[in-house]
Amino acid sequence: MKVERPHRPGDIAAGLPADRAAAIRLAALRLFAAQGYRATTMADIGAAVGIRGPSLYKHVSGKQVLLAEIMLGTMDALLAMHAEAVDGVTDVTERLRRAVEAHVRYHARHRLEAFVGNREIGSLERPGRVLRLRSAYERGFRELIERGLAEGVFTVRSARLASYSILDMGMGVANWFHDSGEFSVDQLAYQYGDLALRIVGR
Amino acid sequence: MKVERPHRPGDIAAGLPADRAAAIRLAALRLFAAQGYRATTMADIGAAVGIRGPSLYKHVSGKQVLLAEIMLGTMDALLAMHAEAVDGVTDVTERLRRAVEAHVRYHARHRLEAFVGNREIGSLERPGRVLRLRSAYERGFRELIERGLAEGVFTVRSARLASYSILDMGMGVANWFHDSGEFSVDQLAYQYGDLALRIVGR
DNA sequence: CCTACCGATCGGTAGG
DNA sequence: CCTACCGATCGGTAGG
Repeated sequence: MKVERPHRPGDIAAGLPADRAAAIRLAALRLFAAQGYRATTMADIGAAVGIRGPSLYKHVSGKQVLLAEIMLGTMDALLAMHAEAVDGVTDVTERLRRAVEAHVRYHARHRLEAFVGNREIGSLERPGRVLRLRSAYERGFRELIERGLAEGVFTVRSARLASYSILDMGMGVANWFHDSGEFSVDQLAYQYGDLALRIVGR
Repeated sequence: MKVERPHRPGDIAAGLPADRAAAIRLAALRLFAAQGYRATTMADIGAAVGIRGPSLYKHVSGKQVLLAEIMLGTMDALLAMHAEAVDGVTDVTERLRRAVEAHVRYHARHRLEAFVGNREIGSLERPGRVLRLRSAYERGFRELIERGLAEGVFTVRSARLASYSILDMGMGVANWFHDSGEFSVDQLAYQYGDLALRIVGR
């Protein structure tokens, strides 16, 4: 006689997972964000998709790989959004505005990814690649600000301080944004664009 | 016959600890910052002050209490610095400048405390008190900005967004500041004060 | 996809 | 301030 085990299709459907592996990655993301990487067990992740911990290894290769995939995927998405946002835009002020808007949009729409990405770098066994992508991302903003300084349209003492400030205030959005809050993602992106332009003196 | 165990006075003297308990708290702070709360063992903390893990319990009451003390001490210090910075200053622009300078100074001078305080809130068993202190601290900045708006000297769409931006960019300093870097703490505080005033439209 | 289990780790206590 | 140790936890493997 077959014993029915509840497979909770609701848990899986909630995040629109393409397949089992995607559902597992989504559950891991949520749990890493809520409890931290180290406090999350493979049994926790399994339970979130309706299976036991050891069964996860039929779909993913381990806990550390789940974290690495999340963090690399986050940086890839951020760099792609940045490139698309400034593509074809020549005016340096407009380029900065669009880059900041993309930055803020990502941190509002992908709060959990940004949150885990910023908190769990120390949990990565080989953080090198993620750190290089982060440096490249920051460099994009700094060079944009340096160009504005060279053209004489921005006025700021240090391009590095300005780029850090703008990136940090945008990252902070991931800490408090909620869809049901005072501002929509678009409104937020626009207002942060304004604040960033003020920082560089426009 | 007595076996000499190296007691490593250098490890203790390095951080100028007033007593054994203070040395333990400093070692815990450094290890929590470098490895994370959960990844740090009582044996690690003991080794940093030259004793075994179980011996720590003669001086401190446990790992969780060490974390709680660090985080409460951080918020107390931040609130005290803020109060002192704005004390007796009536002009709202000058009040904001001084508050931002104090904020940045703390995050540059107490990088580890700020780092642990921002990353390990989820590791606190009873985070209520720390969260209340954080809210009060943010509220101080928001009310300052609201006052500037009411007086007509600041121009910003949302006092909340402006306060989050200013606080987040100051907190970011803890992630990259080094004493041997391009700017001194004072230079950094002054420049961030400028950026904050630009954000509010001064 | 499961149960059983290995090997290792850890916070804290006992008792000197 | 130490060693010995308890009780609990956990990532991953074996073998079905």
